[in-house]
Amino acid sequence: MLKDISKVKKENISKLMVSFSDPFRLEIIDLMMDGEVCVCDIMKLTNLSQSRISYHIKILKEAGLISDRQEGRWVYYSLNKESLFLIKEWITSLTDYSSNKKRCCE
Amino acid sequence: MLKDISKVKKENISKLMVSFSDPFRLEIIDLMMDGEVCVCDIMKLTNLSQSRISYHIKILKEAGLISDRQEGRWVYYSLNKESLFLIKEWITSLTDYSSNKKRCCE
DNA sequence: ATTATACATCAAAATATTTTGATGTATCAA
DNA sequence: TTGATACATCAAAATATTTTGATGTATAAT
Repeated sequence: MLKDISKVKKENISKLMVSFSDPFRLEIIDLMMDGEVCVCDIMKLTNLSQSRISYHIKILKEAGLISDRQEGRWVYYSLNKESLFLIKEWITSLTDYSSNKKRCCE
Repeated sequence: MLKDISKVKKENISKLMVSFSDPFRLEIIDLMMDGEVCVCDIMKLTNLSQSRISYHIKILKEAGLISDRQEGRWVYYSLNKESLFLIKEWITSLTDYSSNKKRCCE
């Protein structure tokens, strides 16, 4: 149950879920599945403005979903596997626990 | 990849993720892991107002995350396993594809 | 040094979501 | 049939998120 997960972890989940709740962020995440991308890549591939992308990148980063690596003027972003596994674990706990339970306590 | 997933499915994912993006909805989902709950249960357990709960319930329902079953004056809500599996599948595709890929195309 | 590129950050505006309190509907009990 | 309960819905207000365009910073090429 979520109850068993520490407060910190629960907040992490919440932030990660917020990351996923915007269609443009989902697109950006999609692009990152092919490997590292820079903001300029995302600009080319999505037609979103630079600052708009930076804004969404920031949210993904603050949620811990992506990592960055600077190389000269470029910053390469990539998905953070640990976070993905954290979410997977959480979803798994949901699917495992909520097994056709009927009302229990009345 | 997300690219391989149909437009409809992608929109589903987006809506499901929005479901998860609010801390109160996460709480409600948490409660549903123990089995069916009615709005009155949620009221008792969370101190949220009735209309506030109804509002969040509506969002969860429209995302397809929960199902309802009326019994007299009560409406019992429960998590929808298929949706949970859909999310799980999606997250799995993320963790599977994003396997330490480095920059590929420049 | 100057200029261009890549990106971050900022404040204001636009937009979307959430909350509140009131009202509506259906069910049930007296 | 009256009143109470359980919940939905609504419009307005409160709040949060997103977008935009401008400006700032660091790196690098000329």
